[in-house]
Amino acid sequence: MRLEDEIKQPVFQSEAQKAFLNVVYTAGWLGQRRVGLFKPYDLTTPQYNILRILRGQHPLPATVAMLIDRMLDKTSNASRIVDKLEDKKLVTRTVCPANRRAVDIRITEAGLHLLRQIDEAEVVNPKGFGFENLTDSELHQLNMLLDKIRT
Amino acid sequence: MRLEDEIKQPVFQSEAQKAFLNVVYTAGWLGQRRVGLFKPYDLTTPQYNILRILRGQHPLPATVAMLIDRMLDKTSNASRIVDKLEDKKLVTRTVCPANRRAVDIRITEAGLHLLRQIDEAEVVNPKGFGFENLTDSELHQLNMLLDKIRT
DNA sequence: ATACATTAAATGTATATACACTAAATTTGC
DNA sequence: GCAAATTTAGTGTATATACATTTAATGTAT
Repeated sequence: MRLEDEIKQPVFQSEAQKAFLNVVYTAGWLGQRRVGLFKPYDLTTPQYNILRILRGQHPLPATVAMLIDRMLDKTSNASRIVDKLEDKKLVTRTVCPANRRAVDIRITEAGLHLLRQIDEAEVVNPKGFGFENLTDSELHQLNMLLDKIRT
Repeated sequence: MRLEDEIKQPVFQSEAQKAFLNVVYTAGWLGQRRVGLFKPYDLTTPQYNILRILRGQHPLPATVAMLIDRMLDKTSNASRIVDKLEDKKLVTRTVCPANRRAVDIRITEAGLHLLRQIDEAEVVNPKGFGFENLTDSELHQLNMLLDKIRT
């Protein structure tokens, strides 16, 4: 659907302005389709994302700095998201022996089990990701253009 | 810059998964470049966006429902953002005479003046919007692809 | 060895987001 | 005309985000 119609702005200052609003709006649109997906598992999207990173590291630990580095939203407060996951016993926090400033964060068995459940329920559609309307060639082009924005 | 490198994920399940992460990540990246822009004016980005919508309507009023309809993030709480703007005397709220459930929201002279200041300082670059790296043809292509996602 | 700077994480505060719920005004169906 | 449904805002609560500050551990220079 045309952005013009979705946000009822009939005209944009430039193609660049439309592109800016379009990326931001589309990200919100995609995000909203994920809202509620993790609710049955008592997880928020950022909590799920952090669990995914920890599973990728498993059985090695991650630090808060590493989580921030790999998160989509670099400015979110990983420390406090880890707090919630720790409360739910999905991760553990131990002082890193090699560097006592750092904290080793690990996913627990319960955390791995929860992610497996979510995998099996195919909550996050591994094929479409909400991009069913685009061909592979279009997806490739989109990825190139987005990468180029951030050059 | 390649998304793979930015979030240190060497491989994606599919081009669609990469596209999903890419749109979300790029929106965050663009958003962060705007963070701080409005700080000198004591405005947050959503507050600025609402003021812009109200200026577009001026001198006609808007309702909360209209603001939500036109906002980029449909789920944010327009009511409470208007609260902050009202505290700062940048907007007024009056009960709509025609429908007393609705509230007429108008930008004040102070609000218009603040937006003019921001315009004049060229805080929001009207040309690039952070898309200096893309040609007009690439921007057009990007807009088409993003619109197609939401079809 | 000590002072100074840097790094890693946590905390504090204000704002925003997500979502359920409430309250009042209006519309609809009978 | 009146009860029920719908619409429009606002409120409450939990979580997340933005950003400055704090605390402790480590690194570096003299």
